[in-house]
Parts: sequence; C-alpha cells; structure tokens
Amino acid sequence: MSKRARDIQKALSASGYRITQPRRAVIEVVARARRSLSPEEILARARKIDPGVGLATVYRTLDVLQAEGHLERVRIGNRGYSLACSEKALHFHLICERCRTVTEIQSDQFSGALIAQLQAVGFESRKSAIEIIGLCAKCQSSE
Amino acid sequence: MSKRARDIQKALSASGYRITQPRRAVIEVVARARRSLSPEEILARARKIDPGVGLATVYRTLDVLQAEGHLERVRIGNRGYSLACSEKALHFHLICERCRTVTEIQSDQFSGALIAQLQAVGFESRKSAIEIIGLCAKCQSSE
DNA sequence: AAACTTAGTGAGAATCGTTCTCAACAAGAA
DNA sequence: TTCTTGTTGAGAACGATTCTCACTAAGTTT
Repeated sequence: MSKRARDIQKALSASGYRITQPRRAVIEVVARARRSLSPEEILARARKIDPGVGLATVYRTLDVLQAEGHLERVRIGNRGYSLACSEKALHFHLICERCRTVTEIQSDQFSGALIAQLQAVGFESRKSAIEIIGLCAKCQSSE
Repeated sequence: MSKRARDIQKALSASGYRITQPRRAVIEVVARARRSLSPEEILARARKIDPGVGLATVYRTLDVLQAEGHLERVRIGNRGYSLACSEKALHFHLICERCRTVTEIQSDQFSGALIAQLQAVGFESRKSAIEIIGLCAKCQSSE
C-alpha cells in the first residue's frame, strides 16, 4: 500500500469513517493515479484489488474523499473526472482535453493578484482549484 | 428586441445560419439575461416569446451561440448553466453557487502572469474563461 | 472471542441532463 | 410563388450519477 493511501486512510479513520475493503481499494487506486481517472476507470482498477466493488461505492467514496479534501473532481466536456490533488492553497489545473493529464501550476505573483481582485469584489472562493482546459505540450505536437 | 440580440442575429445570419422564430426567442432570452440560466430556465423564458419552442432547440441554439463565440457555458456542480459573455480575451467568471450570478473580472497583472506560466509549461489554453466557484458578497452576508 | 450496533455495501432501478431520430416545417434563394 | 434544405418539436435514447433496500462487515462493547 502506498504511503499516500495510508495517510488518507488514517485521516478518514480519524474523522469517523470506517475503513472498508472497497474504500481501501478505491483509495489505493486514486492515490496511485498519475492522471485523472473517470469513475468507470477507477472502478475497473479497484476491482483488480477487490473484485466485488460496485460503481455506487466508487461514487460514494469519491464524495467522501472530496468532502475531506483529499481529492478534487475536474470536468472535461460533459464528463466528470476524478483527480487526486495536492494540498497547495491556490493552484491551477491545466487539463489536457486529449490525454486527460492534469498539470498543476502555481505562481505567487498570480495568486496574489487574483486574491487581491477577489477581495476587492468581496467574493469568497470555495473551490481552491482553477481549471484551464486546453492542450498540453505533448498533444499539441502530435495533433 | 434588444440591441445585443440584434447584433447576435446579424452575426449568425452572416455566418449562414437561418434566423428562425425559436432561435430569435432563445437569443433574446440569453441577450437579456442578467445571470446565468439553465437550459430549462431558458426554455421557460423563451416560451413566453414563442410558446412552441422545444428543449432540444434550446440546446441546439446554445451550441450554435457557443460555437460562434456569443456565449459561454459554465457549470455549477453537476448542472450546466449558460451565460452570455463579453468578448474580452482573458477573463474570469466568479460564479456564485447560491444565486448563480456570474461576475466577470479581469486584470492585466494576473493575465500576464498566467500567460507567462502557460507558455513556460507549453500549455495551449482553449477555454479562454476561467471559472471560480464560491459565494458572492451578497450571499455571504445573507447566509 | 462473541455479540452488537450501525455505517457501509452491491445490484439494479430511478433520475437527471443532454443528445439523437425523424417526419414535418419554414427561411431564404431563385 | 416555388423550391431547397437547414431547422424544428416530440419523444425515444443515452450516459452519468444518485437512490433504494435488504444485506454485510467494521469497530466497539462486552
């Protein structure tokens, strides 16, 4: 089991959630993911660890992980995708609409300017991640 | 009919689209909207202008308007909302998840910082709008 | 270790937003 | 006015997500 998965399990347990076999499997999959995965993809991978996992449980576990701040869901087009996230305060997700890879970027300069603007307008940002859809460098060249 | 609606119709016509009654109604609704509207809401309003409009046509017209750059679609949670947009190059949508009002903000400072970052990573942004979900000033105080 | 409480589960039905299908219609050109 | 064909409405179809419910098992209490 990965360290990341263990940490998440510990945190969930501390928050009063039960650590069940299906949850273990989903957490392990999400913790190991190198790109964003759709719920169906997560299901397929989780079933390699625990064959009995159901799709509903994947959704439910994703909800829990999101509520507890261990994961963010990003969207590409009309489909929803799930992504393990870091704990950085204000960061951006560059989502490649072709290969679905998610690159996180951060810039203090940018963050500062944005936060100042948000305060000026009095807007309270609840989603700490900002998503920019487009094409990553790789997919641009191979298109 | 609003000036905005007339302009959009002219542009669509110039692009070879037919200006039909249902389209006229949807365009009028979108042009007049002061906040983002769901397709269902647009349908309801459009039917006050042309009672025969169907939901499919609302979706189709939204697609056309988006393709022609007269509108952007933003999402709140799992629901999709539609929004009339300005023509600014790089702007942000502050979407209030409570009242659905969309505030556009812009700042050369952070636009510059962001563009620099994107170029550094080699990412090509295809969606010019960035969406920040949260609570507007009004809804914060009345919560 | 056994019993107990109840959060969590899988399967499939239900729901929701969106897209598709297709015969009928009407916009705009001739 | 006629003609061509892009556009339409209704409802079926679709895909993603949520719900329902009887059953299971995690973690606590004995």
